[in-house]
Amino acid sequence: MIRETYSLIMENVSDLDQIVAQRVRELRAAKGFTLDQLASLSGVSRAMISRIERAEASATAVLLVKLGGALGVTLAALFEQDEPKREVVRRAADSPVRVDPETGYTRRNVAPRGASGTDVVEVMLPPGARVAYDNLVIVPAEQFVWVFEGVLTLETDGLATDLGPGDCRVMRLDHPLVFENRGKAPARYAVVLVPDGGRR
DNA sequence: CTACCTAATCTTGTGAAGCT
DNA sequence: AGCTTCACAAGATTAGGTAG
Repeated sequence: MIRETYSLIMENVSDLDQIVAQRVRELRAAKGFTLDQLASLSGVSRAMISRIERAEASATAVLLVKLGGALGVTLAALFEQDEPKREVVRRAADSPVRVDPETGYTRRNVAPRGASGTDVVEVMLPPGARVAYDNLVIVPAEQFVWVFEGVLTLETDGLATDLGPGDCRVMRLDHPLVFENRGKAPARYAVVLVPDGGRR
């Protein structure tokens, strides 16, 4: 299962950079933001945004969350091409998958996004990996984290919680949040993100 | 084998110049 | 005005060498 997932990932990584580049450019244009405006809103330098939009840089997840927050979308939405089609079934081979260059963690957009704007993402966090979302402009949403394999440590408001296989935690996305795998095996889990007020 | 140091490399950032 | 490209800097990471 894990091996199959990773083989799919490596085929999609370069395409994902292209998709992210296109999505950031489209969303920025839709908002009418200049590079300078988006840079000041997101805290990411305009040169870096320009590189991401031209797919010259493979941005880290933290960087993309900052951009997504400033653009009013979730991280998963940056991996989706154009407006979501009304898919009923999404095959694993068709799922956008991205490897974070900083931590090596992978995320796969499992489900086609529904009318509510809900995102369903499968994440593989390598042993020792840590992803911190601090001081970000977060999209108002409720997030469910459901662990399948390994042990995931979730830290918010200075409180760390270990989640094992089958455990699920719900939280608001309006506080700094840390995902960490302190174990020796990869942690695989699902994130279901439900934005406030339905579709954005 | 482990710890430490150093150099090289990579990522991200800023500022400036030039192009459209 | 807005964007791209370049030079350069700072910080983090990685690789290689050395000593205990």
